[in-house]
Amino acid sequence: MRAYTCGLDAAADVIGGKWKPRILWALHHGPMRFGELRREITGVTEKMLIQQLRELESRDIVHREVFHQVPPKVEYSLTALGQSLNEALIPLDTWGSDHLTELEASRVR
Amino acid sequence: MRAYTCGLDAAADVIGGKWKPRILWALHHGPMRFGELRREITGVTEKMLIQQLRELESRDIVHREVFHQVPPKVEYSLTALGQSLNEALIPLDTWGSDHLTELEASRVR
DNA sequence: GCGCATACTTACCTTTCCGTCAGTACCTGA
DNA sequence: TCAGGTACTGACGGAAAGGTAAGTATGCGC
Repeated sequence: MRAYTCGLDAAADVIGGKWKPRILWALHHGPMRFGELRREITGVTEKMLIQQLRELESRDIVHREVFHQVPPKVEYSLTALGQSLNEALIPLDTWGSDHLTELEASRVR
Repeated sequence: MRAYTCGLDAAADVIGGKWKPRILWALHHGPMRFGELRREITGVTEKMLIQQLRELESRDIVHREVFHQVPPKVEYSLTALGQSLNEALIPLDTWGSDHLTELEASRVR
């Protein structure tokens, strides 16, 4: 296994995954419950959402807090590392928004 | 086909691909020939490099210029859009560099 | 005329990713 | 007692992404 060749490479590895950008974006406004995330991120299945959340958790990007209640309650939030990542993503989001039309146009599939 | 849900989503779609971040990074310093890129981006195969370059070209991120010589010469460079993308990627690269150790540690596979 | 360098192209195969769907466990209220 | 809400878990399969290896065209120098 090679080491990352640059910071961008490492960052891309962390946010790589179909739903990760949207998860990060959703958590920007504060902690959210699992069900809230599922409703917010339209199109995602429970399995995928959990899988991506677990990956982000193992990278110390999101924090998972279980409240032992009935019905169960689990909250997901950004860690300090996750927040710093989100800040670094702002310019990228801005870029995407600025060029949304062209990007939609050159899209494939 | 759904539209992008946010700018970040669109941007992730553009830079998504195993070698795209490294291509973008390599081109930051100016135009490069195909062979130069292949040597710079260690581990990439010719097929993958071409494929990813074509995708970036179709998105108007890189420009491809053919010099009709023998042996053939083809130069790849960033378009204006590509340069603005690269600027937006700088904070992300910085973030990755800043946390390289932790990211390497939590890496899988 | 032979090897070399350039920049590809193609067929084929493996691996990884993602989606569908069914099932688990717990307590609540009707 | 039975559906409903919560947060998961796991088997299975198809699609997409990526890798391997071989082949193409061109002209140069020897």
